[in-house]
Amino acid sequence: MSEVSTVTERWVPQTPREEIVLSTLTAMRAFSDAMDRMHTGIRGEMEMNASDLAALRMVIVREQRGEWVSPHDIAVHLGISTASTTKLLDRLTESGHVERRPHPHDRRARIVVITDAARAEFFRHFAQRMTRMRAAMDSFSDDELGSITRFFGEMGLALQE
Amino acid sequence: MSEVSTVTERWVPQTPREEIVLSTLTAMRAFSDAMDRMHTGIRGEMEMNASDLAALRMVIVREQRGEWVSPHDIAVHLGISTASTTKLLDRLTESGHVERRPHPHDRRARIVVITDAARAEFFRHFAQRMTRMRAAMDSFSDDELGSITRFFGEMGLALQE
DNA sequence: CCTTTTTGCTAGCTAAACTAGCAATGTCCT
DNA sequence: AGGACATTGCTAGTTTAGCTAGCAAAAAGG
Repeated sequence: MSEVSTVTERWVPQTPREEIVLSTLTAMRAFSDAMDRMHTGIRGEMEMNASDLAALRMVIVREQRGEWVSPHDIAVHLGISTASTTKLLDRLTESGHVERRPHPHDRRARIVVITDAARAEFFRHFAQRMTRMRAAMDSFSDDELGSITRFFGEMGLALQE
Repeated sequence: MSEVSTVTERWVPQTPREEIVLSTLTAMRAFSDAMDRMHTGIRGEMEMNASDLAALRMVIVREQRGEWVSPHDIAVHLGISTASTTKLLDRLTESGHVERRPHPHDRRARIVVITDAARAEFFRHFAQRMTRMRAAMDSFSDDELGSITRFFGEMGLALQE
């Protein structure tokens, strides 16, 4: 793999396998682009700014994993300062989307909890897209969906350092 | 499927198939979360703000599809006004990441073209993550990657209304 | 041909980011 | 245990990047 090809990803695949891998990577970026557009749509519908919604989505994902989220975690995830995060949480608290709770073991820290109303609102806006996605999944076998789920997991691991 | 379950996605799947579909949807959100974090990382490394980088990524994806991108397209994709987009393009032009070219058939319009330097810079920062992702793909067969590529395509279609 | 729509821009205003610095708490080291 | 150092989340004040309003030029449509 030459320097140029690594940098620009503009080479002609040399083997069938390379071609397949490249197709997958390209499709992944296109999918990511589509997800961005979806998030833009939901953010318009929910009348929220981009980072407030991104924070909300992050809290939902972490909650599903049974993890706690601190203001610091949000700052790192979004790449903004803790000061900006304080204001972000002020907005989300004011609007009733999240609550700040004391951290059970660290009296400096807080944990951020999404309210039931906010979770319901998010999934309500997500619902119509999710319905179409579920429909699209009908054309995939159980085994295929299994591979796809595993793929998402592996990519997630590959991306966390 | 009850009202509540649709809204909050907090039901216990009734069939094995439902369970598989739900796992895939959950994995997809987690993956999207990981991608967000990756974009945050790249944006830190490239010292760009979130929307400028999002615009750059969008232009790269569209370019790969052989599509032209107008300032208006960027505004719609990011959910910002055309006025903000003008300033965004001023920044990206100033920093040498994009160029505004005249639209060949519409003398009001512009097309936004990414510079070779910017593309190379983006893929340079993307490269290390991509290497890990490529490595993770080794554990998937050609058929699996084929299904995954098709899945990304189908989800993309499902999301564009 | 004349009206309406679209495109991208400028100007001026508002919202949301930043840096700096702080008090409270936790962690580490000897 | 005690002191130095790190971490957490906050306030205050500044800068950046978003918004609305409105415009000229070009395209589209009657």
